[in-house]
Amino acid sequence: MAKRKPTIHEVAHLAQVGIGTVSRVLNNHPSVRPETRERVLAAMARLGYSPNPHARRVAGGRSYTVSLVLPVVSTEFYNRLLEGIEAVLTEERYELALFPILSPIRLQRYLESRSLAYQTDGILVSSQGLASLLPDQRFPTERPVVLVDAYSPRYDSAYMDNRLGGRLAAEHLAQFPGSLFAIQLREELDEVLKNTVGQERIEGFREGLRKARRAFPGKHVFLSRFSLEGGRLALQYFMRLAKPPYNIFAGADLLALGVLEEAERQGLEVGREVRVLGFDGHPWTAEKGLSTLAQPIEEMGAEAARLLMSRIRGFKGPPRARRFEPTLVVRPSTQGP
Amino acid sequence: MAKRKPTIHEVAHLAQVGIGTVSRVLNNHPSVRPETRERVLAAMARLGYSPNPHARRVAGGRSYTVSLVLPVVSTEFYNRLLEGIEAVLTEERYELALFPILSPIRLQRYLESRSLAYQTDGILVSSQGLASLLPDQRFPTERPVVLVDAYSPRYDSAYMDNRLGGRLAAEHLAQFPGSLFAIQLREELDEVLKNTVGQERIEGFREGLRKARRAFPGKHVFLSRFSLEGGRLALQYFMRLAKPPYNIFAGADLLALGVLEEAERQGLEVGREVRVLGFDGHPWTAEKGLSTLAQPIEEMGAEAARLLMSRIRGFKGPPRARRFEPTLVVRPSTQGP
DNA sequence: CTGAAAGCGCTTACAG
DNA sequence: CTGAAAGCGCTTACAG
Repeated sequence: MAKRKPTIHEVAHLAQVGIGTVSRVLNNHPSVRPETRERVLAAMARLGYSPNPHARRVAGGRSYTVSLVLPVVSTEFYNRLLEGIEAVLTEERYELALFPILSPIRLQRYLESRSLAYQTDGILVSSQGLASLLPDQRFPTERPVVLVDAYSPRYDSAYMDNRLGGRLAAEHLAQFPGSLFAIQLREELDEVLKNTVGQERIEGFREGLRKARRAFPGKHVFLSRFSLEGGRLALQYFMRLAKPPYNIFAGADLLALGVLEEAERQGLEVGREVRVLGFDGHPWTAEKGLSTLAQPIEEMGAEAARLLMSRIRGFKGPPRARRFEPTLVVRPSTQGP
Repeated sequence: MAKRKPTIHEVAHLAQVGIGTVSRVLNNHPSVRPETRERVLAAMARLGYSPNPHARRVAGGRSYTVSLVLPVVSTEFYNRLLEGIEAVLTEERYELALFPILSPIRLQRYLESRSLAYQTDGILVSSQGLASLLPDQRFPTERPVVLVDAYSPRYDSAYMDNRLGGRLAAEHLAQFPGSLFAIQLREELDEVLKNTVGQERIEGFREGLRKARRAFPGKHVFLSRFSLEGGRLALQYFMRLAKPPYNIFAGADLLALGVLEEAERQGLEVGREVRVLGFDGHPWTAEKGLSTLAQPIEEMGAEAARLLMSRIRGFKGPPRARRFEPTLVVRPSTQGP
């Protein structure tokens, strides 16, 4: 039998206070005496109390929930982004509702006025193109909207400087002998969402190589979806174009891993005949000895959550932009054995 | 300025009834006179009224929401599954909350007792392994749980007969001259979730070939993640093993598409030198001329939703199993030009 | 700093 | 069939 969840009344009774005081503790209201707060907290812990979110919504007129609209593509990236966002929201006692855009149709549905995604206090949007798809680049809602891993002059944005990442990749790889290659990320869904992440990285790379006066013909770029196998095919393609050594800027860690696997299969020595640089800085790159451009993904997510919370709390200033920078991490895959 | 949403009181006033009657109309209560119902409906339409879901939850003790816990891997599959589920839920005036398992850690989080996923009236679970990971194979909740695209003797289940699909694939491909090959789906996340879909399809295939007395050595199976590029690598691998013609059972439409692309690149004639059979029956297979095992995914999703709704309404019987069968669709990729 | 009370927008017996 | 009323579990002025 499901024992009924304790309510605010039971907590109040146990702590010997009124329900109003319990509510104040719940909402971090400043005017509660520390000892009282302690007593209430203890009672809540003892009863295993957690407030009924629906009741809070009805009474308070707020939902204490934030929506995150995200394309589910690069799972590890989004997993880390979620970590960062949730860390902040948990502290704020807010919940997160996920709205994955599995298809363009589904995207449309989320944007309809009555949509679920809008029944929350604010919206985090993690697709560049979402805004650009809309008339006037505005989301049809009165609630605060914050972009994460995307930028718009109309909304608060926490975004990654992908172009800088490309330039850093170029600076690093330009020092080695041999030809230069790159894998450009490209997903079908990205095209719908006008996501230019892959493109920006390559443009930065090209820019950096130009500055370093290194040749980089157009055919040295291999377009690939986001998959390990795409990295393998890329190396096969590069091997048809030139002799070793290959210096490869893979658009993502997963693609770089594919390059490593194919290099092993082809008997090419990593760090000498094949040098490969990833992008993301996922934890597993360390044990693979993979050089990479580490993105502070969690930090970016956390900052986006903070920006949104400040809007929910009533901040009215002009849009704020928070730029995050990838950092070069050099490991055996680009420094020899 | 956001004009305040109309409430049940305004509807009642306009329709000249009590709020109880409006509520009854909202809940399809039988005892409302047709004319009264009409009047109320008209008033709701006129005011653009939609009930406040949070208030309904507080007052009714129900959330009118169902959770779907899903691994986000094969996006198109899950997109179709969602279509089927949502079609039923929309009709029932229920909402769907998604809980994608982006990582094992996140899975754990969803299963914690206080978790968001449990704050709904029922849970749809679409990963075989979720149950098997739990002690006693039971979800720690009192709410109804229904499995979709998975089977357990403990819960209502709507599942696909993947083994049958494999057998049908074998029957079809066994009629052609040339060697037989297969691609077996295998994701890292699947291993955590003990998802055996890929394995079942291959087992069925092996079984069917045995019956047809066709040779099928173990090395003729290529293990691949779920990606188009995996299909391309598979064909490369098969070409190293044998001469054409190749008869390939790809574990999924996307893998089959990769085989088609690589065949073109290698100059192999599809339908004669390479025959390939997908699995899923996604809409785009028609225009690609791809033979496939069509899964009634939407129907399976809809049935799962119906099973859950009946539990939510109080059905107490023993677990019900609903088996769905893939159907062979023959197109040019396995019937010659 | 804190309690008692009104109120959020609904649902649901209870009477009629 | 329908209305008036109590109640769901909270929040938040309003007094003290």
